[in-house]
Amino acid sequence: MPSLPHSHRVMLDSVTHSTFLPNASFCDPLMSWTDLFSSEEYYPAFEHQTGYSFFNDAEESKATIKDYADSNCLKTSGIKSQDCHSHSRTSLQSSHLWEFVRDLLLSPEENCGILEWEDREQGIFRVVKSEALAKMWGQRKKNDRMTYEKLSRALRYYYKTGILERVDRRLVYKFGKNAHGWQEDKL
DNA sequence: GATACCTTTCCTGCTT
DNA sequence: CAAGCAGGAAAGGTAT
Repeated sequence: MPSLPHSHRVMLDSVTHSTFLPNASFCDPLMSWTDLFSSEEYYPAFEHQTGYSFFNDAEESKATIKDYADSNCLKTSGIKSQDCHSHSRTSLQSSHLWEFVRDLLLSPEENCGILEWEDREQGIFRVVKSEALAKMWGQRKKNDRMTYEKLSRALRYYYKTGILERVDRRLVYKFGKNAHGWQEDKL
């Protein structure tokens, strides 16, 4: 499986964050959402190794209309990224969970209503579609066992480091003093 | 190999 | 009742 060297991702991260503008159009020829999806299709053995599958019978029967809507949304994002009107690069390259979340918030085209700003100035946001967020993060990490339950545990660890601050409302988080690159006037 | 960092996985208990 | 939240503990992965 192709993977970018860590050093490259970090480097591009720092560059794109400082040049991140609403009208900026990034066209990443190396990777796109469609690549992510096709790579999933090209490596079905991965599911069999782990004994888990997104599309086994049990999952299929439990799948809801919302799930299909979400999956359609993700695929649509792939098409949009081909039009070079998206911020897919930042979304795809952020290596840490909080950066992934931040970049998704900053990319309305790919966000698909998964995340939503509650208070843009204060950095407060809400996870609207927790299951879809987990699925997306799982794709990033090539881990089809990711759940919001586990993702949220990782988010809770950020309270300790000041990347996030606690907001006692369900599915609501806030960027802390040690999180950068999310403020509107500092992009 | 050793170590540090960032999760991932699992769990028990509590809250909405 | 289902879905979230809180953290502890331990394991996994990757980078240095």
